[in-house]
Amino acid sequence: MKITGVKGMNDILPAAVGRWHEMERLAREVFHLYGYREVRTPAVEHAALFARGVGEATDIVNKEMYVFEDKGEELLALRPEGTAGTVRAFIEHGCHVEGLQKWFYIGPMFRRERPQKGRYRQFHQIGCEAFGAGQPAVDVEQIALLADLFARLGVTTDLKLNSVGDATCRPAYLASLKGYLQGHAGALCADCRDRIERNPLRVLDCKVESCQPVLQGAPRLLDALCPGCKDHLDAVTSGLDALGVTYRLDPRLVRGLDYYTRTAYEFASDALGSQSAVAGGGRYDGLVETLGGQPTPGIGFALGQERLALILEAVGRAPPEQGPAVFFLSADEQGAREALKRASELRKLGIACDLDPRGGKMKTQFKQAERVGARYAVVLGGNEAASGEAKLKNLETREETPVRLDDLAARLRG
RNA sequence: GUGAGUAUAGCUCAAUCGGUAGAGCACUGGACUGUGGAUCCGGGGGUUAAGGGUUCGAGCCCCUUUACUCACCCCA
Repeated sequence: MKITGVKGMNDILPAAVGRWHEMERLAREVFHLYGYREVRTPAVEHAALFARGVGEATDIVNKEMYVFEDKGEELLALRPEGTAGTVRAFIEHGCHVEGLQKWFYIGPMFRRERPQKGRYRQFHQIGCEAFGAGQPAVDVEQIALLADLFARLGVTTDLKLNSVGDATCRPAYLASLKGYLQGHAGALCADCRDRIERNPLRVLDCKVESCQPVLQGAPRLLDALCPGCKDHLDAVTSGLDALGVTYRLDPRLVRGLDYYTRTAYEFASDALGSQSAVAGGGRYDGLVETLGGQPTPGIGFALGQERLALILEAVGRAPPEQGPAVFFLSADEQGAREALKRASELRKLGIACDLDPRGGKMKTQFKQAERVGARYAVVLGGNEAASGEAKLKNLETREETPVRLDDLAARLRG
């Protein structure tokens, strides 16, 4: 039986890893510009954390989470998302006493779903959380941060924005929505009839043609917002306007996790196929308290790295791999020894170089030099070892110029 | 979990009516004894996803299984 990779868990080979470095480098840079600091938390948490934080009834927890018993002692889970663990760490280390905390993380998440384009069982997210400020200015700053990151990546996205209300207005709205949907259940598709009880907000997002007339007449959450939520939303939109961030208010935008309150947003790209969301986020003012911490407002987003990689691929953004400055070719035994010695010297000086330990034909060695992306090549043999003189060949222009081996470092730096 | 599609060399794909499995790329050897990308000649590579059936004969037809892909549900 051949051993293969696990379904939905992918290898990222060296040829593709440049894109990942690029997005992570830019993300760290942008987070730094906006005052976010990196946090690293484990990929494994107690299963109960997600049940309580994300929501027992959500698909993510009740059908997609990898749960296992650790030697019969406790129930653990591979994290299906990043917020719950980050909040757990925030509470556990008493970070609420330190005022506003802006954190970001980069790492793998796990959900046991059927894989498809842009959806995998191990996937990677770049996410952030801002704890301790309920002001709409935080929402604005965070959305602008994401827009900034996409701009730097050269990626165009559509931003959808909505408010999902809070504890004062959402329950009443949900009740009236449920009532309305139950009254029109006969005109809805089978999926929607199921969703009425389980996840009524999702019904609003149904794409089935026959459901549309009912949805047109449904009560709108935006109309049912309490004054606090309404003011918050107005402040967010005017803040985005002031910063020149373009968005579209989408009353049908729903977030799948239970903990969201007020602001919900999503960045989508048409380069992605069916799973078009590349990043999604929102406010969760009750979550810290739900997980046992002091009441602390929070807001965060998660960005799917695989999805971003797909977009970068589609728009043809592939940063070139950084090859070594010089590649040593050996013409004979003496040259091979000289190559090893010179490479060692350059590496100690911080200059990347490489050589072909297999020796052999010039043609093969030149191909290897080309393959690793070296900028220059130097052929070494007995003559060069003895005289200390060689030719420095520019692999792009194929021009050769004489060089003293002792001057190599200076030449490559210049 | 549901539905559809696909499965032939490392990669991308051919193979007529069912008649002994081929090309390009890649790798590798040579033409070229110390200078690559062009050209030419050669070489290695395959249980045609697996198992069963029909047939004189199956890559091709039928059945089962598996894997992958896309979509639904849901989400990054």
